[in-house]
Amino acid sequence: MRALHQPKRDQIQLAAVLYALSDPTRLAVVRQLAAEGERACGTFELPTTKATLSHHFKVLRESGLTHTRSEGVYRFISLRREDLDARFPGLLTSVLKAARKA
Amino acid sequence: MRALHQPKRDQIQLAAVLYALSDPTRLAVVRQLAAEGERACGTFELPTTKATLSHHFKVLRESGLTHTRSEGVYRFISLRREDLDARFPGLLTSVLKAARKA
DNA sequence: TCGCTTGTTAGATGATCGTCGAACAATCCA
DNA sequence: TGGATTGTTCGACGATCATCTAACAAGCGA
Repeated sequence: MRALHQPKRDQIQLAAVLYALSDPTRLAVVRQLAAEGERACGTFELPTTKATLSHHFKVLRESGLTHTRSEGVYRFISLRREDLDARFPGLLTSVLKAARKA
Repeated sequence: MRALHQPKRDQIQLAAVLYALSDPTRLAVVRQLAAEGERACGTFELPTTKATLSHHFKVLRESGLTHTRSEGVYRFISLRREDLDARFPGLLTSVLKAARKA
Protein backbone atom coordinates (compact mmCIF):
# COMPACT_ATOMS: atom_id res chain seq x y z
CA MET A 1 0.00 0.00 0.00
CA ARG A 2 1.31 3.40 -0.89
CA ALA A 3 2.69 5.73 1.74
CA LEU A 4 0.15 8.13 3.24
CA HIS A 5 1.30 11.67 3.06
CA GLN A 6 -0.01 14.07 5.61
CA PRO A 7 1.39 17.56 6.19
CA LYS A 8 3.60 18.40 9.12
CA ARG A 9 2.19 20.73 11.72
CA ASP A 10 3.72 23.86 10.28
CA GLN A 11 2.64 22.97 6.79
CA ILE A 12 -1.05 22.74 7.55
CA GLN A 13 -2.84 25.27 5.35
CA LEU A 14 -5.81 27.21 6.68
CA ALA A 15 -7.64 27.22 3.36
CA ALA A 16 -7.29 23.45 3.04
CA VAL A 17 -8.63 22.92 6.54
CA LEU A 18 -11.61 25.19 5.99
CA TYR A 19 -12.34 23.58 2.67
CA ALA A 20 -12.18 20.10 4.15
CA LEU A 21 -14.60 21.15 6.87
CA SER A 22 -17.07 22.70 4.43
CA ASP A 23 -18.35 19.34 3.22
CA PRO A 24 -21.18 17.82 5.30
CA THR A 25 -19.84 14.28 5.10
CA ARG A 26 -16.35 15.29 6.13
CA LEU A 27 -17.63 17.50 8.91
CA ALA A 28 -19.66 14.54 10.19
CA VAL A 29 -16.50 12.43 10.24
CA VAL A 30 -14.61 15.10 12.14
CA ARG A 31 -17.42 15.47 14.63
CA GLN A 32 -17.52 11.74 15.31
CA LEU A 33 -13.75 11.65 15.72
CA ALA A 34 -13.94 14.55 18.14
CA ALA A 35 -16.65 12.88 20.15
CA GLU A 36 -15.43 9.31 20.24
CA GLY A 37 -11.72 9.43 19.45
CA GLU A 38 -9.84 7.19 17.11
CA ARG A 39 -11.78 4.68 15.10
CA ALA A 40 -11.49 2.41 12.10
CA CYS A 41 -12.53 3.65 8.66
CA GLY A 42 -15.23 1.04 8.36
CA THR A 43 -17.05 2.07 11.50
CA PHE A 44 -18.49 5.29 10.14
CA GLU A 45 -22.12 4.91 9.30
CA LEU A 46 -22.63 7.46 6.59
CA PRO A 47 -24.91 7.33 3.57
CA THR A 48 -22.23 6.75 0.96
CA THR A 49 -20.07 4.06 -0.59
CA LYS A 50 -16.68 3.06 0.76
CA ALA A 51 -15.01 4.52 -2.32
CA THR A 52 -16.50 7.93 -1.65
CA LEU A 53 -15.70 7.69 2.03
CA SER A 54 -12.13 6.77 1.21
CA HIS A 55 -11.92 9.89 -0.91
CA HIS A 56 -13.15 12.05 1.95
CA PHE A 57 -10.67 10.43 4.32
CA LYS A 58 -7.93 11.35 1.90
CA VAL A 59 -9.05 14.99 1.79
CA LEU A 60 -9.15 15.13 5.57
CA ARG A 61 -5.76 13.53 5.93
CA GLU A 62 -4.07 15.71 3.32
CA SER A 63 -5.56 18.86 4.81
CA GLY A 64 -3.90 17.95 8.10
CA LEU A 65 -7.11 17.44 10.02
CA THR A 66 -6.66 13.74 10.63
CA HIS A 67 -3.98 11.19 11.23
CA THR A 68 -4.20 7.69 9.81
CA ARG A 69 -2.38 4.62 10.98
CA SER A 70 -2.54 1.10 9.64
CA GLU A 71 -3.03 -1.89 11.85
CA GLY A 72 -3.33 -5.12 10.00
CA VAL A 73 -6.09 -4.82 7.51
CA TYR A 74 -7.62 -1.85 9.28
CA ARG A 75 -7.03 1.88 9.09
CA PHE A 76 -7.50 3.91 12.21
CA ILE A 77 -8.31 7.57 11.90
CA SER A 78 -7.95 10.22 14.55
CA LEU A 79 -8.18 13.99 14.84
CA ARG A 80 -4.89 15.88 14.99
CA ARG A 81 -6.13 17.99 17.83
CA GLU A 82 -2.80 18.98 19.28
CA ASP A 83 -1.36 19.97 15.94
CA LEU A 84 -4.42 21.94 15.00
CA ASP A 85 -4.67 23.69 18.35
CA ALA A 86 -1.03 24.62 18.12
CA ARG A 87 -1.24 25.83 14.55
CA PHE A 88 -4.66 27.49 14.60
CA PRO A 89 -5.66 28.05 18.24
CA GLY A 90 -9.36 27.89 18.88
CA LEU A 91 -10.31 27.09 15.32
CA LEU A 92 -11.24 23.45 15.67
CA THR A 93 -12.98 24.07 18.96
CA SER A 94 -15.16 26.83 17.56
CA VAL A 95 -16.00 24.84 14.44
CA LEU A 96 -17.03 21.82 16.50
CA LYS A 97 -19.07 24.03 18.78
CA ALA A 98 -20.73 25.64 15.78
CA ALA A 99 -21.43 22.27 14.21
CA ARG A 100 -23.20 21.17 17.37
CA LYS A 101 -25.82 23.87 17.04
CA ALA A 102 -25.99 24.22 13.26
CA MET B 1 -30.73 46.71 -9.49
CA ARG B 2 -32.01 43.46 -8.10
CA ALA B 3 -32.59 42.96 -4.39
CA LEU B 4 -29.65 41.52 -2.52
CA HIS B 5 -30.59 38.52 -0.50
CA GLN B 6 -28.51 37.72 2.51
CA PRO B 7 -29.50 35.17 5.18
CA LYS B 8 -30.85 36.16 8.56
CA ARG B 9 -28.68 35.46 11.56
CA ASP B 10 -30.33 32.16 12.41
CA GLN B 11 -30.19 30.99 8.84
CA ILE B 12 -26.45 31.30 8.43
CA GLN B 13 -25.07 27.89 7.55
CA LEU B 14 -21.77 26.73 8.93
CA ALA B 15 -20.80 24.82 5.80
CA ALA B 16 -21.47 27.88 3.64
CA VAL B 17 -19.35 30.08 5.88
CA LEU B 18 -16.44 27.64 5.91
CA TYR B 19 -16.67 27.20 2.18
CA ALA B 20 -16.70 30.93 1.57
CA LEU B 21 -13.63 31.32 3.76
CA SER B 22 -11.73 28.53 2.02
CA ASP B 23 -11.03 30.63 -1.07
CA PRO B 24 -7.89 32.80 -0.87
CA THR B 25 -9.47 35.78 -2.59
CA ARG B 26 -12.52 35.75 -0.36
CA LEU B 27 -10.46 35.24 2.75
CA ALA B 28 -8.39 38.26 1.74
CA VAL B 29 -11.56 40.32 1.42
CA VAL B 30 -12.75 39.21 4.84
CA ARG B 31 -9.38 40.01 6.38
CA GLN B 32 -9.38 43.50 4.93
CA LEU B 33 -12.92 44.08 6.13
CA ALA B 34 -11.96 42.90 9.59
CA ALA B 35 -8.94 45.17 9.67
CA GLU B 36 -10.37 48.30 8.15
CA GLY B 37 -14.12 48.08 8.47
CA GLU B 38 -16.68 48.88 5.84
CA ARG B 39 -15.45 49.78 2.40
CA ALA B 40 -16.63 50.13 -1.17
CA CYS B 41 -16.36 47.21 -3.57
CA GLY B 42 -13.98 49.03 -5.84
CA THR B 43 -11.38 49.68 -3.17
CA PHE B 44 -10.13 46.13 -2.91
CA GLU B 45 -6.83 45.72 -4.67
CA LEU B 46 -6.84 42.10 -5.64
CA PRO B 47 -5.40 40.44 -8.73
CA THR B 48 -8.66 39.78 -10.53
CA THR B 49 -11.30 41.41 -12.69
CA LYS B 50 -14.26 43.25 -11.27
CA ALA B 51 -16.61 40.56 -12.58
CA THR B 52 -14.79 37.86 -10.64
CA LEU B 53 -14.67 40.03 -7.58
CA SER B 54 -18.37 40.69 -7.86
CA HIS B 55 -18.89 36.94 -7.90
CA HIS B 56 -16.86 36.53 -4.71
CA PHE B 57 -18.78 39.33 -3.03
CA LYS B 58 -21.96 37.48 -3.85
CA VAL B 59 -20.66 34.25 -2.30
CA LEU B 60 -19.62 36.13 0.83
CA ARG B 61 -22.94 37.92 1.09
CA GLU B 62 -25.06 34.82 0.54
CA SER B 63 -23.04 32.83 3.05
CA GLY B 64 -23.88 35.46 5.65
CA LEU B 65 -20.35 36.68 6.17
CA THR B 66 -20.89 40.14 4.81
CA HIS B 67 -23.51 42.82 4.59
CA THR B 68 -23.88 45.01 1.53
CA ARG B 69 -25.54 48.37 1.26
CA SER B 70 -25.96 50.65 -1.71
CA GLU B 71 -25.13 54.31 -1.63
CA GLY B 72 -25.47 56.04 -4.91
CA VAL B 73 -23.37 54.26 -7.43
CA TYR B 74 -21.28 52.55 -4.76
CA ARG B 75 -21.68 49.34 -2.82
CA PHE B 76 -20.35 49.23 0.69
CA ILE B 77 -19.41 45.91 2.18
CA SER B 78 -18.92 45.10 5.83
CA LEU B 79 -18.39 42.05 8.00
CA ARG B 80 -21.40 40.78 9.91
CA ARG B 81 -19.35 40.40 13.04
CA GLU B 82 -22.17 40.57 15.55
CA ASP B 83 -24.30 38.08 13.70
CA LEU B 84 -21.42 35.69 13.26
CA ASP B 85 -20.24 35.96 16.83
CA ALA B 86 -23.76 35.31 18.02
CA ARG B 87 -24.35 32.39 15.73
CA PHE B 88 -20.91 30.77 15.81
CA PRO B 89 -19.03 32.14 18.82
CA GLY B 90 -15.29 32.34 18.37
CA LEU B 91 -15.31 31.07 14.82
CA LEU B 92 -14.56 34.26 12.95
CA THR B 93 -12.05 35.36 15.53
CA SER B 94 -10.07 32.13 15.32
CA VAL B 95 -10.16 32.11 11.54
CA LEU B 96 -8.88 35.68 11.37
CA LYS B 97 -6.20 34.88 13.89
CA ALA B 98 -5.21 31.80 11.90
CA ALA B 99 -5.15 33.77 8.67
CA ARG B 100 -2.76 36.25 10.23
CA LYS B 101 -0.10 33.62 10.74
CA ALA B 102 -0.81 31.26 7.89
C1' DT C 1 -29.95 64.43 -21.92
C1' DC C 2 -25.43 62.60 -22.43
C1' DG C 3 -21.42 60.73 -20.91
C1' DC C 4 -18.89 58.75 -16.96
C1' DT C 5 -18.37 55.71 -13.10
C1' DT C 6 -19.53 51.65 -10.36
C1' DG C 7 -20.97 47.29 -10.11
C1' DT C 8 -23.93 43.22 -11.77
C1' DT C 9 -25.27 39.80 -15.13
C1' DA C 10 -24.94 36.72 -19.17
C1' DG C 11 -22.52 33.32 -21.47
C1' DA C 12 -18.59 30.57 -22.19
C1' DT C 13 -14.50 27.86 -20.84
C1' DG C 14 -11.41 24.88 -18.41
C1' DA C 15 -10.70 22.89 -13.89
C1' DT C 16 -12.13 20.69 -9.92
C1' DC C 17 -15.43 18.20 -7.06
C1' DG C 18 -18.44 14.44 -5.17
C1' DT C 19 -20.08 10.30 -6.45
C1' DC C 20 -20.22 5.62 -8.12
C1' DG C 21 -18.99 0.64 -9.70
C1' DA C 22 -15.30 -2.19 -10.62
C1' DA C 23 -10.77 -3.62 -10.12
C1' DC C 24 -6.83 -3.88 -7.27
C1' DA C 25 -3.72 -4.27 -3.03
C1' DA C 26 -2.74 -5.73 1.59
C1' DT C 27 -3.56 -8.45 5.50
C1' DC C 28 -5.32 -12.20 8.12
C1' DC C 29 -6.98 -16.84 8.97
C1' DA C 30 -8.25 -21.57 8.08
C1' DT D 1 -2.44 -21.64 -0.64
C1' DG D 2 -6.83 -19.86 -1.02
C1' DG D 3 -10.62 -17.30 0.45
C1' DA D 4 -12.46 -13.48 3.19
C1' DT D 5 -12.11 -8.81 4.85
C1' DT D 6 -10.72 -3.96 4.66
C1' DG D 7 -9.63 -0.17 2.28
C1' DT D 8 -7.50 2.28 -1.94
C1' DT D 9 -7.27 3.38 -6.78
C1' DC D 10 -9.04 3.81 -11.53
C1' DG D 11 -12.04 5.60 -14.84
C1' DA D 12 -16.12 7.83 -15.74
C1' DC D 13 -20.16 10.78 -14.92
C1' DG D 14 -22.65 15.03 -14.13
C1' DA D 15 -22.43 19.18 -11.26
C1' DT D 16 -20.33 23.03 -9.58
C1' DC D 17 -16.64 26.46 -9.45
C1' DA D 18 -13.44 30.41 -10.61
C1' DT D 19 -12.40 33.03 -14.22
C1' DC D 20 -12.83 35.92 -18.20
C1' DT D 21 -14.96 39.29 -21.81
C1' DA D 22 -18.79 41.72 -23.18
C1' DA D 23 -23.02 43.64 -22.39
C1' DC D 24 -26.14 45.72 -19.24
C1' DA D 25 -28.20 48.54 -15.27
C1' DA D 26 -28.16 52.31 -12.05
C1' DG D 27 -26.81 56.59 -10.36
C1' DC D 28 -24.26 61.04 -10.78
C1' DG D 29 -22.79 65.44 -12.75
C1' DA D 30 -22.19 68.68 -16.41
